[in-house]
Amino acid sequence: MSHKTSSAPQRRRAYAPIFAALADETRLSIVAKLSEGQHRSIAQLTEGTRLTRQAVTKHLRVLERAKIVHSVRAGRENLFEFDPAPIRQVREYADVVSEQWDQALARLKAFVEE
Amino acid sequence: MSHKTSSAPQRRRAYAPIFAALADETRLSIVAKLSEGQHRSIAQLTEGTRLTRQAVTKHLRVLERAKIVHSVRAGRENLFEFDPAPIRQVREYADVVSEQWDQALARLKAFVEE
DNA sequence: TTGACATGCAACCGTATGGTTGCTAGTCTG
DNA sequence: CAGACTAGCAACCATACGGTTGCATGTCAA
Repeated sequence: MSHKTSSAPQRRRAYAPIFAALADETRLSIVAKLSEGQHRSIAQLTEGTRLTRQAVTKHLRVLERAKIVHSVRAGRENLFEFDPAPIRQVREYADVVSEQWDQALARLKAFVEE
Repeated sequence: MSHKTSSAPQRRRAYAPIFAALADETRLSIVAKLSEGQHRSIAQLTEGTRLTRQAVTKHLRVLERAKIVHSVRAGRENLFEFDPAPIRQVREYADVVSEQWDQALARLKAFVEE
């Protein structure tokens, strides 16, 4: 994930869809479940929710498009598994922005104290 | 930021709006600009964009609601400043999920090798 | 005081999003 | 095989979102 080979706007274009996929409580709870390690079927992910299976399916498609999750067909059921890469990218984004901010503060402090 | 005082669903409810605020390229570029340290007016943030000032204003309101940014009135202009806390929360979220996933993998590995 | 400048407010528009219902099709299992 | 279970597809609906335009308001400076 080298920063040298892509411009800042390109990286932004990559981050926005990931954030969009995480911008929903239902999807966050799905991510929480799946990041526990076990793969789960759509029916399993639906139970405990107040939503329809169709709604959950749609949420899973969104997560799938963002590559936060992928599915494997197993007989009559479709098992979904967590995929850690995008979440790591999120962490990386937060790191970069935080660091930029911290450095800005440091420069300001140095300037004031001079 | 203690995890002991809030349930997992409550924390999710807190994260989703932050992710939603970051789920847009324009807003990500605003965050990038403001995290450089200087405060900027709406007009300043609009120039260089292909958007209307009104559009940028709306984006700023979204970021403001998520507390990623706050504004200070200065005469006839409204200066916006970066606020680092929500981005740190994003980092924390990514950390928690990643760690949960890593531990799940470790348990699986231990089970297989036993 | 009178422009010019920086914003705010409101209405409007097209499209995306989150959700539902109804129906169809594959897959186990007794 | 028949019934139960898991899932996919399509249509539909309300609302949110990103964006624009038009107009009103406050503020600075010559």
